[in-house]
Amino acid sequence: MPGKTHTISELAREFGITTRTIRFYEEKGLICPLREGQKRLYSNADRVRIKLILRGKRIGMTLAECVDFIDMYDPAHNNTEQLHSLIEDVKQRRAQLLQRRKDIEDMLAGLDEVQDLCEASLATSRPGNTPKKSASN
Amino acid sequence: MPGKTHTISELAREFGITTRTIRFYEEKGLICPLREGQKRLYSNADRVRIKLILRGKRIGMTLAECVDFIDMYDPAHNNTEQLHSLIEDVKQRRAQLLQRRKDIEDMLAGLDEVQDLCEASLATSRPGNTPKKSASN
DNA sequence: AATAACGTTTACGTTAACGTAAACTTGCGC
DNA sequence: GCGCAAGTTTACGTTAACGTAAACGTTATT
Repeated sequence: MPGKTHTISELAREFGITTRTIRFYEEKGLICPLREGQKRLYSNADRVRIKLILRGKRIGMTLAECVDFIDMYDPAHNNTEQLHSLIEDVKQRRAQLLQRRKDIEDMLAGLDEVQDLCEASLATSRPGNTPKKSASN
Repeated sequence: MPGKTHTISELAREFGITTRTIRFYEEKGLICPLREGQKRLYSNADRVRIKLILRGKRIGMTLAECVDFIDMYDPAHNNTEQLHSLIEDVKQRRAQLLQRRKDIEDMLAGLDEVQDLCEASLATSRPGNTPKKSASN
């Protein structure tokens, strides 16, 4: 099992992005696929990195932030000092993520309210249906 | 109580953004403060809108998306058809938000792992401290 | 051998979301 | 009345993240 590789258009299709985008990520150093002659060969590791990049983007990270985040996973952290700074880093990122999660929770709550209002409004406007609060005025 | 108003620099300070940014949002139709002569006077409603915009941005929404989202709150929705389409809209946005929340959960879990690894690594490298797994090699 | 389907590089274009600078007005504290 | 801080408009600049197009190589299929 040499590890299956993928072509650029395979990955593009899988993730719903363009090949240009994938090459752009390479240009920026986010991924570095092997070559077979000219052609790029993407390993599963490359595939995962792209997945992580897209995940980061969905929640509003820049590509640079995505790299930083992903790089925390691979253990190029040797000495104690680096480890401590990494832990600090983790701490900060966690705080950011928690904030964003709260943002999302709040927005979800907002959506619930809107939906309730909508449904209530539909109920009152539908004749033969008496809503909880009297539909006066 | 005519409702307290704020100057542009007050709001800029409060939210940690520039006055340029606030004017830019106005240019884009995101807010429309009153005027006292030339000067802009921001109501509390304006303030809240800015807050919502920034919240949206934190989780990776574009300004256009932010407007759409915020506009769902104010009830300019009269007829049944509009209400139904709004509900559909809410549905879609909720799905998006749930995806993003999952993204965040996953990333938080990742951070936990990284931190654990860091601390474990620090523990093994600290003499006089016997970690769970023997520090052979 | 021609065409199509994929890949490549190079390079200029585009959009969003502001930054930055210049030139001007307006109220206020001395 | 003078300066200064805070406001204004207008306009050009910038960065990130790609889009788009041209021009070309490589299989493989007809």
